Amino acid sequence: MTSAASRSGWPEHWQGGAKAAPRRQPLSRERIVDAALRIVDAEGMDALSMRRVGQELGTGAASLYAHVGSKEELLELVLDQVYADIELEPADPARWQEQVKRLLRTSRDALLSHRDLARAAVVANVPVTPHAMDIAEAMLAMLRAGGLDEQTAAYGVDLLGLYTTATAFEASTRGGDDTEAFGERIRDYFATIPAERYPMMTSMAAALTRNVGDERFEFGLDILVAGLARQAPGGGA
Amino acid sequence: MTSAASRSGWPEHWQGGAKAAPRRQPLSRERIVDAALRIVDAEGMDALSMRRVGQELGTGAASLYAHVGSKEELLELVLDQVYADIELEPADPARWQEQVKRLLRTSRDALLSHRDLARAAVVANVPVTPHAMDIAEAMLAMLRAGGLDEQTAAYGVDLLGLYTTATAFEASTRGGDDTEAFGERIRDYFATIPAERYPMMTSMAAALTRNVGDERFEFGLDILVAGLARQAPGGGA
DNA sequence: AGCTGTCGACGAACGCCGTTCGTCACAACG
DNA sequence: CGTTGTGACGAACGGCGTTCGTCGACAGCT
Repeated sequence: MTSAASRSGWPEHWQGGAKAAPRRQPLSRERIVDAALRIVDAEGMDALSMRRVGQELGTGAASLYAHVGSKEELLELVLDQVYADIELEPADPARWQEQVKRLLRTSRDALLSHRDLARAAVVANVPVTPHAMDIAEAMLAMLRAGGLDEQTAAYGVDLLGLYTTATAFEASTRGGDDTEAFGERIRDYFATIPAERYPMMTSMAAALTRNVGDERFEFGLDILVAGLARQAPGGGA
Repeated sequence: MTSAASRSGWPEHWQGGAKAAPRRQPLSRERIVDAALRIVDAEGMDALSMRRVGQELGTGAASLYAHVGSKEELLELVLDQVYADIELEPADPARWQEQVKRLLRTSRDALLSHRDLARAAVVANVPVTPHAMDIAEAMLAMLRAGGLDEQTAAYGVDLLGLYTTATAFEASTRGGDDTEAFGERIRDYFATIPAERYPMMTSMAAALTRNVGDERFEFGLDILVAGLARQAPGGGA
């Protein structure tokens, strides 16, 4: 009809050539994942919607569904790309504990370097994407190199991954805009709670609200790795 | 106009008297929280919306905002009510480790007895509601009774709470409809992944997918509590 | 008793969201 | 040159949390 005439009948070189399709670089999984990660970095997880990703690519939300299936799948892909940057080293029985700690620190840093992306990691708890499985595989190798039996290593990798993603999420919600303001708000709140009902919490307010760098994270890390090591033959010394 | 005429002009006894306001029991925070918890129990967190809560109470979503402020606040109230049922015992230095474990098991059970309510607990990580703070207070007392210094106890209560809510959430997503079908699906998936890239995971599939009751949870619990105990003077024996 | 002020209830609407559908331009292929 | 398949895309669907303005009922005062 009219539309057909005005569309195909129109001089195509008007929008053909090298001008009309300047940003018509074809969509792809990779471009979509990159755009999504860019949005998370710039505006946080709350701003990440299919419409927003489409807009970032100069198109609409519907176009994305030819490549990603669902938002959940997109989040998995974004997470996997972040995990892809984590470098893995082969397990060394002599220093497996430090290797494990290092790997978890790196994973945590990778998550925290993308705003509150850790929120997605908490929900998608079971690692099914390639690079997430690479990390689990490497960690399993380290735990086994440390002499842990199969079941302990299996539970251990689950426990360590849970701890890392959960603390990363916790840290990302805390330090949202500015960490110091959050700490102050918390301390103010502590000053208002009734001391007679919560004697412990009020008297320990300083210790409870302390948040110096990664001290909290390292504290749990030490306990977990040491606890796992003690399960190994000769590891309890 | 028409509506005014049909409302005030209409015989009020038609809907007045003792019949028209049969369910017009006035709204209240408590009734709203109860309704929300009922919905979570019956249909899960996905079904919990302000509109759905309103419907449960024979009204609309807008009416709720005179009592709860936001959905987030409602979730906090629901969580707090669940925490209210957890019974706390005074700290006993002689058996503090078992007390802590017991308290965490009870908390986990409380969360798991309400479908996937644990999802809300993961997001609202910092306990600010009264009963949540009661639990933290009790746990702090137990850790201090065990001889832990202030900072260790403070980090410890955070670590233990994080572990409990995170594992509860994990468990609630797994056993959504029926746990066995989930396990089978996982095992099927393991059979498809390439053994040459993931030799550890494929060879340890049985250990990784094992999920016998609370064995997983108890495994981490033992490590954490033992690890904390070792921080206390004389606890490392 | 009558008036008035206050407040809860509530329908409607706003601006989002994820996702689906039908259409349509266009490139590759016969 | 025709056919066919495929990705892009606008529009729409149903749902969400929340806000706004109105309205009715009741408390307290005169």
